[in-house]
Parts: sequence; structure tokens; C-alpha cells
Amino acid sequence: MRYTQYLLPTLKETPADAEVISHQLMMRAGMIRKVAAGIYSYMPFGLRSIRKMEQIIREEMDRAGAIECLMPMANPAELWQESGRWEKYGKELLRFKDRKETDFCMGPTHEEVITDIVRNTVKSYKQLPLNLYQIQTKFRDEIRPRFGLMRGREFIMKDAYSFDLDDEGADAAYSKMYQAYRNIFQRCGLNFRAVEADTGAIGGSFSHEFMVLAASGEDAIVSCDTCEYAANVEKAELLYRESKTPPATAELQKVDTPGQKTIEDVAAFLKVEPRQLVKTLIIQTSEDEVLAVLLRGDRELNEIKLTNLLNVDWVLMAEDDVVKQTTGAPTGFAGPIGLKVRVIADSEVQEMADFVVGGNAVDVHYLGANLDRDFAVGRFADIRQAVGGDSCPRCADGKFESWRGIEVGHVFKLGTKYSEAMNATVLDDQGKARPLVMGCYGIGVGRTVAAAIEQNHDEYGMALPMPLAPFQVLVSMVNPKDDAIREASEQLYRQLLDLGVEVLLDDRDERPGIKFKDADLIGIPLRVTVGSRNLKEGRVELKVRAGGEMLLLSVAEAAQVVRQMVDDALLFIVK
RNA sequence: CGGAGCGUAGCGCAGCCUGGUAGCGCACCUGGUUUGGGACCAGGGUGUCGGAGGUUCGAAUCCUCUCGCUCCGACCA
Repeated sequence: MRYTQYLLPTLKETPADAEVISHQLMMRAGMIRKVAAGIYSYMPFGLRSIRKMEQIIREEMDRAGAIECLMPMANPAELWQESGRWEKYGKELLRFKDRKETDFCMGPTHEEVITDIVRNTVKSYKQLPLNLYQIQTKFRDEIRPRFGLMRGREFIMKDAYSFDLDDEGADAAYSKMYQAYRNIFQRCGLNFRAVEADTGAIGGSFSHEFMVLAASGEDAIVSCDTCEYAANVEKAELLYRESKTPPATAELQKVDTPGQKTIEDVAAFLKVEPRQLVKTLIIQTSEDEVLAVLLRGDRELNEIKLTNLLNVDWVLMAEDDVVKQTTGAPTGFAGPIGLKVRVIADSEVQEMADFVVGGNAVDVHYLGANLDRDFAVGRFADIRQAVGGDSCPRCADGKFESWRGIEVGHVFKLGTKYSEAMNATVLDDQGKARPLVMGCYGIGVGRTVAAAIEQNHDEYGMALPMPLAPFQVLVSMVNPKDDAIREASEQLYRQLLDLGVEVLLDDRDERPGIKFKDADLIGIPLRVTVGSRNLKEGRVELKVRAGGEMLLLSVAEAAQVVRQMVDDALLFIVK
């Protein structure tokens, strides 16, 4: 491709509304343009990366035995009413009517449509296992789209659905997908973790999220430094240590703590560490219960763990007036001593003695509080948020490391939720109808490309890994008005095309500075510079965008060397 | 949806408080010089000042309503 015949509108300045690096760089490098909130056009240069991502997905899905199909964006309400999600999905589901006033929605995911297809076409266990996938544009009317392609309303997603006769089959399908996902993200050259995830509202049996590690990630994850265990902090289990409470050595002592409400305030005021405090959170549940939750002062409550423990729909921090009613004091002074409500403590609290707690009265705390002697705890459980440094629950001496992650993929064992709701059954070898056991598997295509940029950039621009880069090599003719330069560049360009290398020839009549700045910005992995400085000796300069290595090559050998380097870069990542 | 903020040229912004000719930088077009890290000279045009209503002799500026967008919280690929 010749630059002068291409559309690659680079921006010198960062658009004001782009917050994260990938969004900024994709805008500046002319990969995407915004059409409306969370809705983008893929410009030619960006689309090339998207297509490469799709192709990698396609190859690995096919290799794992999945079959590609394509379902419609417009879904009839009928199917969604059948699964019950027409009512449940909420405003994220973009609904509309056709000219006959029939209800439709834009598909945010396709369990309904695929289940409908399968129930109508698959009748026998002999047709199983089956795994169908598509790469398609989804629409979710997100409350708050942001970060460019990272969280759009309209976005390209690969979604796959597996159908099996029984749980064992479904588990096998799941692990195939798990492995396919590992291959996909590995081939993209991404640094990622597959983490155990909460199954949330869908309620399936298990689930993994694939997280690309990046500082801008919206999810917090932990991974063991010794074994394979990794999990979203929402889910991360903590080692339950059966431990004896140490003996009390201090007297319970009431102290004035005027105006000291937060853990930090109280700790500083009393000249103790936050870990010597026990904080008391007053919690309300969906079952209308009010209870107290105890955590070591420096720890955070994991609301999902608590929700699961209590087997309720939701929990939340109590409103100020409920706190006042329960403890007799305004928020900030709650403590377990003398409380009338149920008390649940994080297991870690069991190991504490002589700690500080709130006094259930304005400006009052207790020093030297102790379990049993001063108050009773109904139950100890793992209810706190995992953090870096915590012990791994799966191996003897591993410790957690903490990361920020971007969720690029999710594999989910669905079970029979949809097949039962929509009556999708097959006959087994006994001639008996059995509901299909399903799994679903998603990858955010644009989000993965964005995540790759988050992970591969520097102050000058992006440096996408070879497998995702829009072009493999940029040939930059420093001065197109110089005949020798032009001829050498054209020759090299043709040779590269003949060798099947994806090459962009910068044949613009621009000053070298502009060409080099643009080259760094758009970050094509290899750059060949043809300029008078080296051409005098019959040489061109080959520069690697990501590492910065540079070598001088003769004009004659350059194309072959580039071909080889491209192959190496693609192979290295496949391993 | 709750809170905060922004809409002025393709992009980045000033002007608004205190009403009176719509501006700056970049980009763009023409000509010339220049050609290894975002050049220089000369010339050029670019706008429903987000929209609607109101106040006023006069509104980008003041008032009301509206639409759009961005950021912070609960959802998710």
C-alpha cells in the first residue's frame, strides 16, 4: 500500500475526550473515529488490526473444533421473552419496533438465537458435541461507555456456544475453549492471566476471565507467585487458617476519640497501626436483615463473598440512619460490643487480641477489646478482599501478586439455564429427551486490540506486536524528489510485495521529521528508511519499532531480511 | 440513573465575568525555498459560537428550556 493512496489521518494533538493511552493512540493513528458515544467507525488502518485479531481467533476456534456461523443483530423479542431476559435485561438491551410494531432488540449476546437454532436442527445425541461461534457486532446500551474501543456500546465480539449431552461433555468443551483462548492471546503476544471469576447473576457452575495485564485495567486480580492459581479479587479465595485466638492481655478501656471517624484517623490519633483495629461495618441485605461485619482495620470487605455466604441477592453498606438506629451512634463509631444484631467476622479477626473497636457512641472507641470476653461473633468466614501478599489457597507457600487487568475474554459453563427455559432437548441413547448442557465463550475483539496497545506503546506512539500490526513493515523514503532514493524505495517496495510482506510505502512528499514522527506513532513493527545518508553506500536502515535495534542492510538483501524477521516475529509468538 | 464539567473552524483552545467587527495555534489550499526527527516566506478560506426560545437598539457573551459529549460511582467482551 502506498501512503499517498491510503487514508491514514494522523493527529499531532491528543483529542481532549480520550482518557486512556489506547484510545488516544487509536485516535491519533487514524485507526478509529467516533460517531456517537461508545460508537466508532473503524478506519482502514484500524480495521486491518481488527481483521488480524479476528483471523487469529478464527484459526484457533476452528482448530478447537468450533464452527463459524453468523447470527443477526436484530433479534425478535419473542425469543427473549421465552428465555425471560426481555424483562430481566434492563436498559442495556436496545429495543425497537419494526414497521409492523413488532418488538425487536439489538443482540447484546446470542444465547437465545443460538439455542433456537440448535433446538430446531439438533435432535439426537449423535449430533453432539457441537460448538458454534460467530464474530459479530454486538450492541449493549451501556450506561457509561468509555475508553474508546475498551467499552463501547457497539463492539465486535466473538461469541461461541457449546452444546453437549451431559456435564462431562460440557466440561470437555469448556477446557477446549480454555486452551483455545490461551492460544489466541498468546499468539497476540499479550501478557495475560486466566483468572477464576465470579459466576454472578448467570449462576453457572464455573467461569474464567482472561485478563490482559495493564495499569489502566478496570479489574483487580491476584495471581499466585508459585502455582497457577489466579483470580479476580471479587472471587479470590483466601486460605482459611484454623487458628486459636491469642489470650487477652489488656483491659477493655474506653477512650475519647473526638472527631476521629475513619480507620486512618483513629489509628493516627491513638498512635497504633490500622491493622490493630477491627472495623465494624453495618450491612443491609436484600432479605431486610441488618448485621455487623468485622474486618481487620486495613482490610476491605468483599461484598460478593458476603452475598454468597449469606445466600442473598445483594448486600450494601447501611444508610446513615440505619447505622444510627443499630449502633446508637452516627456512622464512624460502630463497634461490636453491645450490638444486638448478628455479627460475622472475617477469619483473620480470629487471630487478633487487644484490638481497637468503635464504641457505639459519638467520639468513643475502645482499646484492649477481645473476642469472647467482650463480645461474641456468630461466625468466622472468608469475606475480605484478597490483596497482594496474601497466602495462596491452593499451594503450600505461594503468595499473591496483585495486578490490574483488562477483561478480554470470558469462558462460562452455562449448564441448562437456556436449554430448559427454551426447551432445547435432544434424545439420548435411551430415546429420552434431555436438556442440552451449554457453555458460552466470549472475546472482545476491539477490546483485545486496545489492550494490546495498552501493553505495547511508548511516549512516541504504539508498537503493536507483529501478529496484530496493521502492516508488517514501513518503507520510508526520506526524500521522494531524490531519484536515487525513489528508485531504491520503489524497488524494495516491489520486492517486499512479491515476498508477500504487508508493506506500507511512505511516498509522501513530506519532510523527514513528519515521516519519522508518524512512523513512531502508527508503530508498524519494522521500518526501513531509505535516505541519502546510507544510500550513498548502497545501504538502507532497518529499525525495529519496539526494541529500537537498528541494522544497516544493502538494498539488495533488505527485502529478504525483512521477510525473515516478519516470519521470526510471528513464529516466536506462536512458539 | 446520581454527582461534576464541557459544547466557538477538521483538531487543540482563547473570547463570555463587564453584551457592540468571531479570534489564536496546528491542519488545509496556492506559489516559492527546503529535505535524516513535527521547516521557512508570501498569499488564501475555513464557522448556523450545539439547538430553540427569551431579555436587549444589539447576544458567542445575560436568562429559560433542550440536545449532545466527557469525567467519577453500580454493569460487562
